[in-house]
Amino acid sequence: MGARAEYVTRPREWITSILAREPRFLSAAQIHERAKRLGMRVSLSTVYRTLDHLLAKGGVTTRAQSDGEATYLLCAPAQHHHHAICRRCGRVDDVDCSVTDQFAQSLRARHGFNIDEHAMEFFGTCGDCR
Amino acid sequence: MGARAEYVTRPREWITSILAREPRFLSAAQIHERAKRLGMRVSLSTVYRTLDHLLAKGGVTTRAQSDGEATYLLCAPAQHHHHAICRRCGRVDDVDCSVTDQFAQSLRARHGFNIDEHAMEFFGTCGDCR
DNA sequence: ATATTTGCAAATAATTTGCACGTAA
DNA sequence: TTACGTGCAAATTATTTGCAAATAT
Repeated sequence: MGARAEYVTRPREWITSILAREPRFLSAAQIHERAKRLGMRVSLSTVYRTLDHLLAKGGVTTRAQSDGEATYLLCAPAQHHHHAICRRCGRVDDVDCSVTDQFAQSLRARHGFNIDEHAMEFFGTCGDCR
Repeated sequence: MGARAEYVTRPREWITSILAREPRFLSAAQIHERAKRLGMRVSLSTVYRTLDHLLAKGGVTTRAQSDGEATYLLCAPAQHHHHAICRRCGRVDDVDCSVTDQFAQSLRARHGFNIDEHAMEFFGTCGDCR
């Protein structure tokens, strides 16, 4: 009963390899362009479907850009962590989940990352809803 | 030279009043629907343009939903702060920016918010880009 | 009077879907 | 062989834009 079979196909390998080669959030369109540039013939819809597939499998993280475009990063969450994103080149560094006042400093020391902005959101249930 | 004149119009007052009445991130479409329901005749494009206007003025914060749809909250950042978002009703509470390990507990005590998930992102310049 | 804002309809842009064909198992 | 994946073109959905008419100043 049930577990769905899963095929290893060329498009899937291509897309995964493109994600694997760069520590950056990439949009579906960017992935598609790089694939073309590398001589890999994949359709944009396959890129979308493969990304959905990877999301479901848990091998990828998404992030909505401020303009609403979705971007994807190869990221199997070994441990719960967050991301430091370079606003110039987009490079992503993993940051473990322990937040303090000296966070920026330690980040700078440990990762060479100079943090000048951060955002966070908390989700749960408010007093009225309990 | 130059400060642009700014008109106070009914659509703008309407949209602001709708945002003001609820501590929740609302999409342009939701705002538009509520306006109609309240007998306010505004076009959806005006909703979008007014939201852009409020964003530029700094009276509103945006947040992209996971599906990419943009949502808006009346939020003039008196001090730098973050948001606690109820995942059941969407209610937003302000949270001042000091993050510790006992964060969830203090949030629960101070705001009645039961946090079971959070996300954060850091932006800056990575080692390679300096 | 005139600069600014609005409504409407059409244009964009990202993403999704239906379906016939291709392919891994 | 057959369930699963892909390509293509068309459909959806959120958002933006051009322009003539309305409105705040």
